[in-house]
Amino acid sequence: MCDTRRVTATGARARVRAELTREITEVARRHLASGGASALSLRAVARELGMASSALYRYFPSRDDLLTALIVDAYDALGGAAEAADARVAREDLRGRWVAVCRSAREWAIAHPHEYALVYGTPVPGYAAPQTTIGPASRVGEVLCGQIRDGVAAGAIATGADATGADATLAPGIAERIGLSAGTAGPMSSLAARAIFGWTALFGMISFELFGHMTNVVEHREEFFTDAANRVAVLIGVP
Amino acid sequence: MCDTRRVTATGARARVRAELTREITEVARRHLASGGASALSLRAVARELGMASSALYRYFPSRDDLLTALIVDAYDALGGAAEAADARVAREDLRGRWVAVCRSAREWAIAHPHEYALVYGTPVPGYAAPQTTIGPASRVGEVLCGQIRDGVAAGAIATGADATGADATLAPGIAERIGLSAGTAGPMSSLAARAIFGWTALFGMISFELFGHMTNVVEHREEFFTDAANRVAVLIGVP
DNA sequence: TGTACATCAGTGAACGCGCGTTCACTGATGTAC
DNA sequence: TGTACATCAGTGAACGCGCGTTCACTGATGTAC
Repeated sequence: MCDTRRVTATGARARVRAELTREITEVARRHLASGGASALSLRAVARELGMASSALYRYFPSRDDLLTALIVDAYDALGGAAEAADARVAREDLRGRWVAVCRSAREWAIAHPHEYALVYGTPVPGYAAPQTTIGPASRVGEVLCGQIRDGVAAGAIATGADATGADATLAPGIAERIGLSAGTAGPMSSLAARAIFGWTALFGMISFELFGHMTNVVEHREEFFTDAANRVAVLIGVP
Repeated sequence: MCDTRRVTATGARARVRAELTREITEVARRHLASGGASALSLRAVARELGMASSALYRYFPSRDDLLTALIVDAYDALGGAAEAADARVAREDLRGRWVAVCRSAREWAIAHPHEYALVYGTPVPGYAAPQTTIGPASRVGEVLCGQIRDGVAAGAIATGADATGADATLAPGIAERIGLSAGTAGPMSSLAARAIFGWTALFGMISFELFGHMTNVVEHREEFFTDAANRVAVLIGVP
């Protein structure tokens, strides 16, 4: 069939193209690891690949688009690691799942410090992340929220009363959006506030460690972090 | 007297020198605010000051030294703000002091986002902070530890038992160094671990907010942060 | 107080480098009849 | 199956830019007798 021929033909070209695109981002990722985002240079990447720098423009319309690809990849890799860590623990072991996901985020960050910095560090000056990054960016949060939802559904996590007025600080609808209010405005969003607090605190610790602020302060960082993840779990109410 | 003449004379030159040094760092600070650390350029600073770029080398032996000056200034400004906030609250109001210092750190960060990023954001690639920065860097931590020390001295903060084994995660001697073990190894260092956890969690939240990760998640960030500071205080045991 | 000398601030040209992006082009690969 | 044509990947030169740092230099300011 004509259609078959056309498909395999364009498919072949597309496959080569996809492969080279992958190679470019891979080299770019490696360059990121030595000099940071602002030192990432199209010319240097092209040089390493043995092509003219102008050839890269067939694959990425500009440097910023290459950066976007790296950001999306980083969010996806981190999100995938978190999802895998969650899946490895028995569903009913809520605390185990929580700590496992927290630890997997830290481990991924330590294994890929520059990619982590790209998404959770200082924003790249002059770069504005496009909408494409929003989905991948929320994967880890999704996993943690899913755990809390499971806990609430099983009756293991109390929704709690909002004694501190934290409800009102959240963005409108965010509790519903992350599934932590079961569709009703009410005390459950207090749980949402606690969850968001826990999430920021944990990523804050990862950043602190990665950016060198634990030097001479915390020695056994993995244990310290695991301990902190447990403290945060207690605070949120994960049993 | 000869000595008097000499002193005023060199004093005059020194004063002019100090003034220009101040002006250079001030312009550099402003440039930092539009493009980040890696976009900070000696030539651009010199241009704005109306001098030859080579003239800056009379004041800073290299770009890195200018960066170091900015880092030290940032730590000092943040530390000064924290100390002032602490001093404004009655000594015995421990919770008030704690929250005031946390809030002052956040406020300073929001008022000086690029200086904050310079010290708490992604490390500048290729730049290694010299020893000079260590002292200024620990001023905020000093203030918070001082509060906890006051609370322990007044019997208001329990040193607590080390149920989680967090002691062992800290750097050797750190509890003594920050004054939270009263010179004896023991359960008090559990308090040190909690304090360090609180400290990293709070700065983590500031970074999260500043680096844009609270967009569409938290709406009233000041209230959210204040709430979080209180939660952390509870966790540490500040009454 | 006046003069010879030393110190210091600031200049401007130059070195050598790298960057993102554009553009007209050459071949190779795939498409349609 | 074979041929004319269109699409696409990749080239290499060029544009225009900015950077950190060095160096020999000119004046001005301060110092010592």
